[in-house]
Amino acid sequence: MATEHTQFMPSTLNLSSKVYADLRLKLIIGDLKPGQTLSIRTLAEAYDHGSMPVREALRQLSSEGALVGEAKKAYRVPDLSANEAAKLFYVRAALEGASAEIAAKTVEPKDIKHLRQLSTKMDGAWEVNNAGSFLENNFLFHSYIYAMAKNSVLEKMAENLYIRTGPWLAKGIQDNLSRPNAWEASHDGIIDALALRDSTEARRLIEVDSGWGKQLYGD
Amino acid sequence: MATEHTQFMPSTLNLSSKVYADLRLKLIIGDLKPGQTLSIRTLAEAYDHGSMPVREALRQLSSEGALVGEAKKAYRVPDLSANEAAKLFYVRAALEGASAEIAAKTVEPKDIKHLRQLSTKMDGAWEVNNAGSFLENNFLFHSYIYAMAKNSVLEKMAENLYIRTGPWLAKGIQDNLSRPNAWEASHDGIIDALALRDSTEARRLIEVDSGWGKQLYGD
DNA sequence: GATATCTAACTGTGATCACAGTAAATACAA
DNA sequence: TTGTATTTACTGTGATCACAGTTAGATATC
Repeated sequence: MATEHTQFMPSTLNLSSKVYADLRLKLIIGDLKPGQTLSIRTLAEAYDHGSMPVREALRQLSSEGALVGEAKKAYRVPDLSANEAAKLFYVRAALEGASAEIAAKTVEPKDIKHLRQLSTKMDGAWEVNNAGSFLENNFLFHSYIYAMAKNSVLEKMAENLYIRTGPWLAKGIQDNLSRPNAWEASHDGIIDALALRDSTEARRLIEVDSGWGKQLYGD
Repeated sequence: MATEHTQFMPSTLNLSSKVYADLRLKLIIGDLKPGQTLSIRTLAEAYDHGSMPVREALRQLSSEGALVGEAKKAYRVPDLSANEAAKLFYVRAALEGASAEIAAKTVEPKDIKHLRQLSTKMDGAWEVNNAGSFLENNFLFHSYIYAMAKNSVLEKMAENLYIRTGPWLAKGIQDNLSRPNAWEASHDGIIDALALRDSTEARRLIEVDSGWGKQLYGD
């Protein structure tokens, strides 16, 4: 099981949460592909414990829209239509933009430093063709901006949307085998705007960045 | 068990979903109060079936933030601080506003008609002091506007936020025993703005309406 | 009467089983 | 070979039990 990357479930140390966190990470780094099917028993065997925790984790992911689960059929990663994906990216861009705008007003030097570190990690991962690490750090980058807005409600929603776009981002990366154009200097620009406390520009740039999928999958 | 009010889980006819829908409604109409505790076994007995469906429903509600469930303690309805409630209302207002703005651009006569019917139902329920019906129809009113935006992602998120504010709206109604000032003519104004396809005004008014709790619990 | 301690009731958690609906593979028929 | 049954494997679903941590009430102790 992969390491936890963020502390979104503070004190609960139950198995369900661990499985949930692991599957979430797998969605982010592209280990789970659109359309892929997940079965309770298979996963339970892989994790080497009963099916109860897996079952609860899958249901939770499903309720968040990160997976879909009809009647009595296997859970699977959503294989979104272009239209649906576009909606996802649209709302994500809106919430990310709001986060960045708020974040720019209270940003501190340590925040800038941390964001630059994450950006550097992404560059490094890209050099060595480590798509998983690249994607995970991209998530951490965006996630940190959500957190900077200091609105837990907004933060959780934005994270949720990111997770749901995760498999599509990963697919884009892996298929094209090239970094999306918009990303080239985008992250640095965002950091600069934040450092200058330019909330308007920060919002604009983050909307461009997170809206990347929109131009790919729809609209 | 109360009747279902909206079709958010189309084809699944499992017990978990039924319990989930019922609890959701109870949150909206004020049957579940802030701080109230929910236990799996007690509910299972009340619904007269095993604890499995209740367990999954509670976990789902919990993952959506409609309930909270620590370690090995009983689930309970969140008893938010003023600050937390304010955040909730803030994001809700933002998403509702976006929905209304989009809705105003494609609104049809049948939509206006339906909204007026719901508004009338609210008035009727208020006359006979039926707080539950009043609150349920208020939810349906707002929910219909989310749906009009024709963005399922946005719709589901806005609904989720409404549910989470539900117990607080109900509390406000029941405590004050009077209709919030802002509501008096507010819904009619919203409907009028929509009918005129005035998206800017629709957004402004819906933000005022849904932001009602903000001035009560925080700011 | 106030305070600490222990006990008993209650909590979610995980495992395991039986069941019914679904999908795919296989066998059979034309 | 093609099309249609039938079987077989696989799916989530719900029930039930044992377990361990939590809470609150009763009891003892000062």
